[in-house]
Formats: sequence, structure tokens, C-alpha cells
Amino acid sequence: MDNCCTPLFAGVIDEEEATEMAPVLAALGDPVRLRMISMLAAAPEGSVCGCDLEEPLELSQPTVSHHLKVLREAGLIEGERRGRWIHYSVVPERVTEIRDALSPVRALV
Amino acid sequence: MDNCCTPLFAGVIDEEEATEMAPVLAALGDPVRLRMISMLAAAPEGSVCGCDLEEPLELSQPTVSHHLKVLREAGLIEGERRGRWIHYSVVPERVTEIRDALSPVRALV
DNA sequence: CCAATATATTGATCACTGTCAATACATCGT
DNA sequence: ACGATGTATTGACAGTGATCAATATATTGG
Repeated sequence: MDNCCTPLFAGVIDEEEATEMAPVLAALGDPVRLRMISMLAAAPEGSVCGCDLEEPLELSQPTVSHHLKVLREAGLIEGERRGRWIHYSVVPERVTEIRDALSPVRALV
Repeated sequence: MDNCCTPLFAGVIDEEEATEMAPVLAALGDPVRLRMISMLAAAPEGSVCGCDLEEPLELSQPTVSHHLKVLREAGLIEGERRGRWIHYSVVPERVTEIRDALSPVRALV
């Protein structure tokens, strides 16, 4: 029953925070979606219409739509309708937010 | 057939890079593993033995072991055997690496 | 209104994942 | 060597997710 070390502590993220943060990271945890985001970010205008994603990703239109939805619901991208097309762009604040959430870990080194 | 916008571009991460990066982010995309990592990082010694994780996470030992394995294989944590126990600690370089990978997106704003 | 095109949804299928009980393996103390 | 304890693996199950074909919705141009 003797413990091996100081049990635990404080300063740990609670379950709620973890539950909010995880889906955003999970949305990023897919190669297709990573490429999508990089495509949007690298686009000259900063946005790309969905129709231009199918070909380079070699995926069907429904699959592209599905991934865009996942990214959208994670708040990582947003779509703006321009006539018949929808232009998707990265939400930089959201990316920064999730990136900064990874910083405290580093601060403890 | 008329395109809605400038097709695509350059500076996009290739499939290989996306395939390397995605599993690490996917490993972070789970609330249990996020709490685990924060626990390791917040520990006074910077490490925690696996046996001290089951209770606060309210998970069985095999499940804890499973999540530790996922994080280990993603290179996010590492375990050091000390006698009967294994002390797990965050690999800060890895966290920084994945954090920085999210930076270029911001640079384009 | 109608045809064409972009996007979203539905339904189906297959693969993967989180979880636990049961079991095996490893290490220490006696 | 043996029992106790921490860790890993296996097998099973339920839930989720990636993918596509088919279909529906939305918007524009004629």
C-alpha cells in the first residue's frame, strides 16, 4: 500500500476543460484535415472554395464536405457564401488559442 | 466549368508530413489523455507513476495503461522504470514541436 | 421556371478506438 | 522461492469516424 511518490497535486486541468479542448485537437488529428487547413492558410486570398479541394485531396465531394464540417464545428475554419460557392478560411484566433493551450506544459520544464 | 477563385497554390504541407503530424494531434485529442499530460506536467517532480493515475481519472488500470501507451507512441511522454514503478513525464520538446507546427498558420494573418 | 453547379445530408460499410475483465509479465521484499 | 504489487497484453464489446453513392438543398444564369 506504500505509495511510490507524492500522489498528485493542483494546477491540473479539470474534466470540463479537457472535454472542451479535446475535440478541437481531435479535429486537427486527421491528415486530410491538416492538409485542408494548410491549403486554406496558404491560399493567396486566405480562403478557398470547397470545390477546389476535392481534386488535390483526391476525395469525393461528400467526404470533403464532412471534413469541412468537422473543422467548422471545431471553430477552426469558417465559411462565407459567395453566390454559388462557399469560401472557407482559417480562424486564426482559434488556432492560436489551441496552440497557446499547449504552452503551459512547456513552461514547467 | 468556370472556377470561382484562384485554384490553389504552394506552401501546402504534403501528405507525408500530414500523416506524421496527425497521430500526435490525435493523441492529444482525448480528454483523458489531456488530463494525464497536465497531471504529469503539474507534478512537483515532473513525473508521476502510473499507479497514481487510476484513482483521479476513475479509470481501470488497463485503460490507463492504454492511454499511456498512446501518448508514449506519439512521443509526448516517456516512462522511466524505478524499481517496481514506472514514472511518466512529458517530453517538452515534443509538445513544443507540435505547438510550433501550429504557428505558421498564424503567421499568415 | 428550368437547367446547371456547389454544397449538405442520408444511409451503408468498414476500420478504428475507448473501455473493462482476465491474464500475463516484471520487480521487489521477505 | 514465493507472495505482493505495478505494469502490459489479450479478447470482447460498444461507440465513433472516414468514406462513398445516392439524394436533397441552394444559388445562379438563361
